[in-house]
Amino acid sequence: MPTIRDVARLAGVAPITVSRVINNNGYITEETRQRVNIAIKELEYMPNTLARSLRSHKTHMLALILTDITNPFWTTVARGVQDAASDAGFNVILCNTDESEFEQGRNLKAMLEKQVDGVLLVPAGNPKEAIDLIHAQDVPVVVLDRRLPGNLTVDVVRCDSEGGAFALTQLLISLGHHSIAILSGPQGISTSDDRMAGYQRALKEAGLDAAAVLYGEFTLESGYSLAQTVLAAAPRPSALFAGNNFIAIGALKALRDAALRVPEDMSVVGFDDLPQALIVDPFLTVASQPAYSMGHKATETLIARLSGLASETPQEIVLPIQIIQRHSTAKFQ
Amino acid sequence: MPTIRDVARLAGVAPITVSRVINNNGYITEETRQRVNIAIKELEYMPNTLARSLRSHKTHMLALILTDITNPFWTTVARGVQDAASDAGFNVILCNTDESEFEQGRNLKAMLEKQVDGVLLVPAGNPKEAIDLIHAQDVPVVVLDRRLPGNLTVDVVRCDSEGGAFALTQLLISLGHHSIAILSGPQGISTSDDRMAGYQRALKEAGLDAAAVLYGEFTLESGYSLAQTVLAAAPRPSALFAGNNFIAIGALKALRDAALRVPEDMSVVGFDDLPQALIVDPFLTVASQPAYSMGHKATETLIARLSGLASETPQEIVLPIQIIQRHSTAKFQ
DNA sequence: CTGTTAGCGCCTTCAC
DNA sequence: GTGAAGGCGCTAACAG
Repeated sequence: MPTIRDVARLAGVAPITVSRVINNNGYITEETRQRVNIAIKELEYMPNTLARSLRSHKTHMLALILTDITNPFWTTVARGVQDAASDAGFNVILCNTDESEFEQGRNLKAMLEKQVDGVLLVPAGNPKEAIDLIHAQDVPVVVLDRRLPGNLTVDVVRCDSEGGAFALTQLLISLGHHSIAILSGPQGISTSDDRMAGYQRALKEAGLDAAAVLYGEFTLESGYSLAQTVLAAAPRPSALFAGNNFIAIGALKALRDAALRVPEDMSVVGFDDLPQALIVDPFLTVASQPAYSMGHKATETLIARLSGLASETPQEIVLPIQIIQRHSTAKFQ
Repeated sequence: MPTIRDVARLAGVAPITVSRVINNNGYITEETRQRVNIAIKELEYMPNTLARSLRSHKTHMLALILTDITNPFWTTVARGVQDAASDAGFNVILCNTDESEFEQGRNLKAMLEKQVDGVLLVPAGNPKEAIDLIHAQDVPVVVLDRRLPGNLTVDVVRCDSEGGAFALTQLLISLGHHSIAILSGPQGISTSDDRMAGYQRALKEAGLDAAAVLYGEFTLESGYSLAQTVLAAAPRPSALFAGNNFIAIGALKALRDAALRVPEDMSVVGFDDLPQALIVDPFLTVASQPAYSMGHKATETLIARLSGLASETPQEIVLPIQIIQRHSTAKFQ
């Protein structure tokens, strides 16, 4: 592999001059620039980013640490991140934590050792330790999707889960449902907690009680078994609120297997829409989160902070959620 | 940020000794190891991977260059790659090309400058130039999903598109369909071409002619408009072969909008299954590719080559495709 | 078992 | 406008 010195020798200049041509900084005569560029072509020279980064303390790499790229919600977020990063000349290293605090720590450590310029973090478990670790290395972080407990010490870009859940529950109530069960994600994850809070607030405002409050995981299996639990109870609620897309699909499978029709026998609403490219007949009434925008915005925020363009105090950006009424909900008879 | 020298000073040893402790190589007295480890904890020392890589010529980073992470097929492949990489202590940088040769070149160049240890490439357009570029840098590549023209100079891990398409078409024929149209992806992409070939071979063996052969993109929109074209023709075929998952969904939407029932009025088969976690009632008869295995296997192959464990001559690994018969196909009346 | 020397490839700093 | 010196943090190669 030719180095900057080989180019310099061939062009008859000093290595630093080649460096200046490559990075397009400092004053260079058009003529020397030409000569250097010719030498670069000649040798098929490629700069070694490692050496550059070691010296310049900038890697142009961002870490994206999320729970599971297999969930289309996160896929879409990741695409937003990628596009924003790419536009600004950054590359993205992706890590899956599968909601494991251990994996999060392991990945984070690896990313910091790789000297990433910034971290986009969807915190698994208690994020305190993770964020402290990142801060100790003076690396900017933006937290994605989830609220942080206590005082804000980092930028957060998330969606209005509480408001979305409130509106979604209100929709069910406005359709005449008085007995609404919630199949929630895990307690302690802010999106779960916020959706629960929005659900509770809507019920309270309407003077209703929760028909059933069940906690599980953000998975298909969990949705299936939570729904089964609800269906086993008597009296059966008339509507189901699913805490995310996988729970919703699991619940729908349970309903199908129990030979219950949606929405005739049970109305169902979910959180997170599925990409239109995957669904022939969109059916589920959902609170749709702007996943792509969230990833894109978070990345822009992070890059702004890297460039020193951001305000000193951390920002919390909360994106609105859209209710999309489809055919999984009907008036209660 | 403390460096290896700070740790060495505190522990009263030479930097190289610290290095040996960190990397767990060479002989070290348990006692010095202890002292070094205490110093590391004390200073919250983190090795700088850039410097290490610059010296050792290993980055433990792989590039995954694919078309679009938003397609669940690629998402699943990516997860397979991630898991295999993670198990072997590698990180993955993900790049989307959107089938653009230009983007592919740009990303590839960036990845090589970053000194990735290996490249997993889903080639967009003509891969010759891309592969030459990678080879020029002496970086191992594994090509994913797509056949390469001409002599094999790199490892390839892909699925048996031709065989899958053959079996899928045979299934339609065995159901009595004699007029089968194909909505293909772009010409020149081997997966497209192979599926077309399998389709043609099955027809030929049965002494049938293709009802309609249409080329488009691997997108929802393309599937929709190709299907519309087919439906406008008279006589209408009795079955549709969709070149990938997005084309299939687009076609199904077109059929729905034309008020045609599947499978009563038209049988439909597709390539690529959708993850079960996304679908309540799997409906489409498909040729299902082992996406996760493909990503996993390709990564293992790449890492084996990095470690010098692989055979000298490039391998082509072809994974079998499974036909899953569901409810989008019916006997021709 | 531990240390010394040198250098990976580049860019920061300062000189001219 | 260009160059020389030095060092970013680490480890390969060689001693002892």
